[in-house]
Amino acid sequence: MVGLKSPNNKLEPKLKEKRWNVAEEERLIELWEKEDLYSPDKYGDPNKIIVIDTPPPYTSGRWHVGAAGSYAQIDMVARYFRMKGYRVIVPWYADRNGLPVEILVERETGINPHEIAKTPEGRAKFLNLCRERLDRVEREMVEIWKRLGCSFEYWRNGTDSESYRKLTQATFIELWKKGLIYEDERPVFWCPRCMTSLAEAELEYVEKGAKMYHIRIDFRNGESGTIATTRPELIGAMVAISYNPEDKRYTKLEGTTGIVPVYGYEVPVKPHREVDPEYGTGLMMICSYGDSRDIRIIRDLKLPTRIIIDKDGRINDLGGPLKSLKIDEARRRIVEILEREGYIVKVENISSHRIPVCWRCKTPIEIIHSKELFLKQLIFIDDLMRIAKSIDFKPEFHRIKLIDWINSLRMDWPISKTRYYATEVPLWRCRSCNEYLVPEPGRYYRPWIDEPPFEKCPRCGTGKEHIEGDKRVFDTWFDSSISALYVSRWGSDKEFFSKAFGNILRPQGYEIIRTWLYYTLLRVYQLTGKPAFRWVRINGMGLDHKGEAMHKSKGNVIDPEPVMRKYGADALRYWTAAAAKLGYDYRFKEELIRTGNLFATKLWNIARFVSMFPKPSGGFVLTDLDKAILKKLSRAIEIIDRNYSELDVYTPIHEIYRFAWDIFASHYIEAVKPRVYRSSSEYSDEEVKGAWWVLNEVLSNILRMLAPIMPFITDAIWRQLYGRTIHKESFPETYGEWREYDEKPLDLLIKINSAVWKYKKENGLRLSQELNAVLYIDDQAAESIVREIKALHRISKVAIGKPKDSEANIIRLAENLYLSPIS
RNA sequence: GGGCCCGUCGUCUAGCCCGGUUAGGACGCCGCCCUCACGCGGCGGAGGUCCGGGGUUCAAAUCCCCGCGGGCCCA
Repeated sequence: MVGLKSPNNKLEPKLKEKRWNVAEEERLIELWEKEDLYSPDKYGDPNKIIVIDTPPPYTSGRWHVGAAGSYAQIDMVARYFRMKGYRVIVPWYADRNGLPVEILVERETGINPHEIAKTPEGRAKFLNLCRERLDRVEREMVEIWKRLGCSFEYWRNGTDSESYRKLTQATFIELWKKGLIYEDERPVFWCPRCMTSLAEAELEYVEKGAKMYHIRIDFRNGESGTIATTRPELIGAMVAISYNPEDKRYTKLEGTTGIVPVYGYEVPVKPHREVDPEYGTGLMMICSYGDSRDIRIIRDLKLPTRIIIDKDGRINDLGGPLKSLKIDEARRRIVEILEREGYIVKVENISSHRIPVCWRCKTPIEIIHSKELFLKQLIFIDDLMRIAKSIDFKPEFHRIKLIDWINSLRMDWPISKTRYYATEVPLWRCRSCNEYLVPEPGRYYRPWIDEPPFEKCPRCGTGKEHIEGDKRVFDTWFDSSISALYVSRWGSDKEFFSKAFGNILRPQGYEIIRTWLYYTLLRVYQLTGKPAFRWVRINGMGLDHKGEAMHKSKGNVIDPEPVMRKYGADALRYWTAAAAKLGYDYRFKEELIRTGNLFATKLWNIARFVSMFPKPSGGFVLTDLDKAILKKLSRAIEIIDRNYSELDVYTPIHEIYRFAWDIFASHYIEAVKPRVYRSSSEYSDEEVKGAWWVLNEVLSNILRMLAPIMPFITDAIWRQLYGRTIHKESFPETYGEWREYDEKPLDLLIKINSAVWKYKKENGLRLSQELNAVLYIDDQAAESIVREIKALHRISKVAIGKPKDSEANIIRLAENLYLSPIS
């Protein structure tokens, strides 16, 4: 029962503290854990499932603020859908497979993995070192996202766990049986340092100065010409000489053969449209292989190959005089020989030349032949294009990156790697008949150490002692591209999968669209025939304050922990939401984080004020001003809800900030103070209670809209006001009658406030000083706020309408607003 | 060589898709006010060739074209 007390009765706020202490955040985290608050089966409709395919972060180093911020954004989306009644599954687990950790361990311990892995014991020891290192980094990451208030489910089984690897292998076995995997000796991009093949996606390009060698070629028909190349060491790999069919200079060479200098063998001359007549001499040597154009031309013209570079980056027997030299040694040697024999026509310095390098170690890559397992992807291009166009992409403009990538694919995906810390290729091979043997899915296989799961070769009957396990592992994208299936429990929980699949949300950065997103769509389509995702949410990158990506080597990495200690996790979350629109890069800006912290304080004090007044359950009336704030609230809710549902948090945080601070606190609250304090006798009991009700109602809506973005302060306030957590409340809705209300009185109030404040200031009056004047408002809507205006500005009289022309000293304050001082 | 994104007060950012009041906000700066939830507050102010140049239009930050600069990706 809400009663009205006398005006001098002391009003006690329920929130005792004068300000919000960010250290309280850590107490809330403990409380949430104790209450097991985010356990997914406690929330929402089990038939309305949304699964968030959280990016498993690669466990190579500590997160910087940008990375932490992108996970905070994922949490905001999850919390929003939870408040909308969905059962949201947001797992968090680590991506632990791959080369980087091997390189780190190699660097820290000096162990060469290729040496130690020659014995199974050595390989196992190396894997353990990797695992320990990964565990350490993973612990740090979990600490950070927990401190950030992320409501993720921590799955301890990362991509290197038995359960994940088992799943990866099962998908391989299924694709193998479907005939989508083949082994072939094909040109692959090869890193001689990492000793592994690379996918197109793993190449980077660097600009470098280079020397262009012009080399004389003699032709069988007696002509001679000059080819220009930056890779003279590859002349022994030459398989043809080519020119552009439009290039009249060389048409006379068609049909003849060229004699390869030093080596003496002959190669055909064939025109090809990919040869650039402007580049070098316009006459080009085609070799296997200098670059990816060589691959295309050789394939196109069905030329034979001459591979002269080995896997360790040295020239092989076919290289003749260059045998066993490294690439750059071979280049020096062949240039000496060519010079001595008089083939060098000239040497030109070119300032910039693009060379492909390994994305990881920056070693220039070579194109060599290697026996690799390939997953077919070219035959799926049309299907993937359809899927790429059908998925709900947020924001839209990033979709083109996926489409362009699909259009540019030229070869199937090499999925095998010669490394160690990764999922093993589950294959065995019969030494006597050379047949590959694939096991049944459902187990985690380690062919390099496990007993063969076959008694004898099913083809030739040879005993198991002659069956040999494959030593290769998978490309890490082959693992991570089934994350959507892992989180939706494909193959392990049919019932859950049927509800979850089709409602998967993929949040990720734009820099891995052509890798993680593309490969996931490919793999899931191959396995299920359907698009992996309903929504794709692409966020920008978190950059440093200058707008540059954070790199350890650049020394501009900002650790999120001290930031959170100083300003609070809510403030950091405020920054990541408010810094940029979805899809654009967001820069680190300490001031914006401070703003987030100030907003928390403001909110605390709004709540502290409101908490002095009980929320009546009835017996109140609403004034036009009360109705106006409710109308504005309902408009804010619509905008905020719509933008959240579009997976954006930028507009919601700005709209909440503006509504809570610039409208509710600055104008509505200031205007109703005389009423709620009962310091004026002009208000009826029903009107007083009306304001009490509105204050509480509006605050409750603000808090619930803000809870996904700032879960700490909103929960702290909610618990003090209502004794329970905010995180099980539902998202605000707009009520029909609110939408019908008129917001004019509040707009007028804002306009009048600013005009009168300005007037007082210009005339050297204190804002609290009495104004002995008549304020004329020529707007009928002002009728209902006369009492508030009089009290706010301490004006003697407020009148509706225009002042009479006869009146002296009429000052026009603003449109339809006049002041007439009483002398 | 191609694709995409960006270029708006000192700094950062919104507005651009769907042309139309004095281009909005944040931080910083300057000035004023200790107004009783909040000085972690409030109010006011200065500060802008909307990258440049053309075009369309009654009207362009917004649409079109040509450049310039920065970033990402691809060849």
